[in-house]
Amino acid sequence: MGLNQALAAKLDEIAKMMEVLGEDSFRSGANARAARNIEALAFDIGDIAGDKKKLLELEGIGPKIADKIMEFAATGKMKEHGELREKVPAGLLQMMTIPGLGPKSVKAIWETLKVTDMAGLKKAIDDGSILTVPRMGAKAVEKIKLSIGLAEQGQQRLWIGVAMPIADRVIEHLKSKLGKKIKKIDFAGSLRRGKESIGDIDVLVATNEAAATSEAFRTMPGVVAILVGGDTKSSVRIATGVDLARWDSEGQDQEKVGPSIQIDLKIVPEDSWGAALMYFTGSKEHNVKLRQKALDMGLTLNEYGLFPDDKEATPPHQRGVKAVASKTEEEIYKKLKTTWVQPEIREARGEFELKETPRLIEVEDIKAELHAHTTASDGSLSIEELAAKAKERGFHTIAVTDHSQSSVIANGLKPERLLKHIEAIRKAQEKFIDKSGKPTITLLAGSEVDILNDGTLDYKDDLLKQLDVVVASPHNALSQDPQSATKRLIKAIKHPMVHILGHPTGRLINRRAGLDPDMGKLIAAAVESRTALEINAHWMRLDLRDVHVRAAVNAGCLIAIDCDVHQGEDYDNLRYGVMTGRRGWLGPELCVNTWTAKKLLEWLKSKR
DNA sequence: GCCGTTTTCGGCCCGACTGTTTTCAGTCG
Repeated sequence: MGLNQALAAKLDEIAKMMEVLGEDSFRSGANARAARNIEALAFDIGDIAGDKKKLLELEGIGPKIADKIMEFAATGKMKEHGELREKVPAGLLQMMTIPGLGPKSVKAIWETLKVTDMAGLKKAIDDGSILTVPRMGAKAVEKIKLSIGLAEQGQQRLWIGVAMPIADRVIEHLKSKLGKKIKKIDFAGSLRRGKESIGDIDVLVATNEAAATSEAFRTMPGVVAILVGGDTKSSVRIATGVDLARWDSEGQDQEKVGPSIQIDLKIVPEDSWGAALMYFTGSKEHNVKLRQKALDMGLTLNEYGLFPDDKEATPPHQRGVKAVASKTEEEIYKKLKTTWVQPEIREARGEFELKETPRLIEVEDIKAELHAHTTASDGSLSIEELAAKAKERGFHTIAVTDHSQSSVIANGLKPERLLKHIEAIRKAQEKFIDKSGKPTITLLAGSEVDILNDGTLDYKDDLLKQLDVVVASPHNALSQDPQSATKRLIKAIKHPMVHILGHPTGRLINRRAGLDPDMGKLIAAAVESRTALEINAHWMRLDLRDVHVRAAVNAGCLIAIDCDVHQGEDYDNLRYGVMTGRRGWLGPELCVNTWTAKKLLEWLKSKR
């Protein structure tokens, strides 16, 4: 674990322990905010941990927290954390992760029953003693029990590539059930912001038929539990493993299998669509800043619209107060004298300083796939099938980059096989020529070459030279220390034959942390040698991750967005790679996959 | 504990839903 993460974890625990102790929520909030900001930094905070002035320049870091950072960087310890730990048993923090159990309830259980961990909590539920805790009744206990059960099934945030198709299908289901009764429908939340993992799915509906919509939602096939069932808000858990393709066929048994994910449905009047979409898209931090802006202007913002702030206790929309703006996001941002920005960058990380909406990369900008495998190594498509699929997508270029010899499990190619493969790719090109003799799509002969532990490549230079494109990727020794990893990857980046650093850290989301190199140094090396860093679009990788893309973009580093195609459907993952790029404020210029065939080829040849 | 084109002190986002309550506290997003 790098220093940033370790520091963020400590500060976050301080915040949580303060919450349990019932201390000032603004103080705990400040620690939590600092933790979040530090975790999102793209550079090693250790580089400036000796310089208090620089620390104070960071958002959300004041004198007190700066001192804690300096202390931790220098000694590996944080006195305040230790002192709080003396007072607050660690098990209480774990209890707080249970949905429905907040700091107040945990404190009450702790003080009343002396329960300090999950085992004690379960025991108190089983023997009924939990009912003696103030404000703890049978229904509340039942909910806690359900939540613990889900937690033990290994509930975690879901990959965006799993959540997105479910959201798409829920929306299709509601549309098919309700037809014209639905005026507008979309998903919001972290899914709309394109985050790499999704805690729950938010679906927003504008309709006058709230009751029928709620009913259709709560009775969807695959629903395993109804958590909330109000007039305008419902929450259910839905099985992810259900065969959603069969939803519309009547009379079939719907298996309720796989892990479940929570879906929230929010029903709003059509006039409030823009306000509601903003509100439920978040992020929370972005919304807080927007509301502060509203207050500064004598206005108040909620999910129903932007209203004059008359300081009345009852919400304005319930008193028939007319909104200043509410129908579209754009008009609300405009009234707040703020630039409308895309959902992916609404993280309160500098977007409010933008004078105009940035041009972020879009799926339609991508014209080339530069990382793809065939049956020669571990793919399921032939060279021709791969190229045909790329052509269908309107791409002008497809690079065939099968694995190199060290990737034995992936059937990597020995030099002699690679030479034959290059020939086969040249030959396949002949099938993609139009009547005037021009290629209908350009096939590039390449390789995804292993970066060995010490940073050397898996083929000799004279062989690499024969390839049109070289993607160098780390596949093993993915737990080596940060210093070695940095050295190893920089060596590959600087290699004169390498075009792209493939999935730079080798992480798998929710599965494996991967390498933890000094990203700032990698980016600097990549800028200098005009090597592109890859955003691997597979939803289990999304590597580079968003905050590193942001740092790379700031430095003017080239970026490649590639699907790492192994089978035909993998091209569909492009949307996740693009969203990750957008989260890093990536425009089309720096992304090599958006370039014209001519410009792309010139860049590739410049390394030959 | 941070922050400031109205403040260096006094603020700090807003509403729905639920459950346990006789008017509201806790949690969530």
